[in-house]
Amino acid sequence: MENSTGCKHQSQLLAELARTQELVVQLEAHLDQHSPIESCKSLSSNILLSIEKLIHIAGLSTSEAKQLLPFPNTVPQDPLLQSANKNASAANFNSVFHRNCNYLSKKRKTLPKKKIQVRVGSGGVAAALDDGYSWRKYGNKNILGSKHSRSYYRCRDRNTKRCFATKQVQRSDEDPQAFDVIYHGTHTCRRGLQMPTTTSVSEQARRQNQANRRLHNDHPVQQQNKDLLMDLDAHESCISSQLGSVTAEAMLPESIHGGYSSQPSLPDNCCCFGGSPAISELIDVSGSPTQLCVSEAGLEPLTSGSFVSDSLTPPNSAVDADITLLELDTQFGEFLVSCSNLLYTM
DNA sequence: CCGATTTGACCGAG
DNA sequence: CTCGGTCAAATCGG
Repeated sequence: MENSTGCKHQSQLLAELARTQELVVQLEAHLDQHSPIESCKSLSSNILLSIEKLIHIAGLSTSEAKQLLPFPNTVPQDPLLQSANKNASAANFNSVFHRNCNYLSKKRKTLPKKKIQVRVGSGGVAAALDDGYSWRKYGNKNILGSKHSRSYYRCRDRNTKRCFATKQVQRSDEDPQAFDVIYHGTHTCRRGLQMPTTTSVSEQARRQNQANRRLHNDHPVQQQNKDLLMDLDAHESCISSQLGSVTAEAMLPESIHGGYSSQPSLPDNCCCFGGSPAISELIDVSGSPTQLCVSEAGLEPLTSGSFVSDSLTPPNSAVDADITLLELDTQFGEFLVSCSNLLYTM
């Protein structure tokens, strides 16, 4: 890449990143002060615009990096990757690239991975595990020393959109009600963020409740001879939008309030809303855990160590606003750190 | 018939 | 050699 062009793009990226960071700081301040939701929405819109700009700028400057990619058409949408691609020498880039998306390796032991533990609530495993993304199971393996087999999933858009995100789901040995979910890579597709265009959130919740009733009453277990995980396919926790390296899509408001998936293979109840509370522990394998509650309101940060029982009543409307603010606070707190990291990296 | 899942074989890092 | 991860043919089910 021509140096002058590269410098220009880099300075543009830096400026836009700084602007995004500033917006996030402002949003955090609003959240701290419990400002009106309209203010937060306005700020989040500006943040989204900045992110789109970042992606665009980064996209302009990745021609060199693209040549290094194993798949020429695979342009990671992750701005972290794109900015890294632009600046890195071939050697550095390889390091960064393999750290972020080790597409080719069959062995993924050294991949950065995010592990969460999802506990089954009264809404069933489906509600607890739904992350809005669409997964396809490609393998199942008995793991030495584990009571339960591990299931391997990959994004359904692997071929169509070159999305190489994968995950592993395994029932916990200690707690049969808990599932360990390990995510590898980040989604370059945007499937999981497809939102209903004409259906309101409340309508979605109503439909899910209906679907849940159908599932539990009208159509009692039809696949008893199948492993439970089979039923879980494509019903992941909406938490996954928080996982992996921070991407623009992970910051979209949709993902904050829970992913929504409209793929035809999923039943109506695959949306996060309306599911009964379940508890998840979000663990960055290389970092400290964040505890989250998957509730009707989406993700609710919790204090360490407290699991909510199945009998917990869903949050009422009076506390929904606070929960939403907490979600935003958590999300953008992480985003802020990522912005700082990006600036530092550059 | 077609798409999704199952499952045994294969690959490769440790 | 072991075992986790992936592939792909066989099978299932709508």
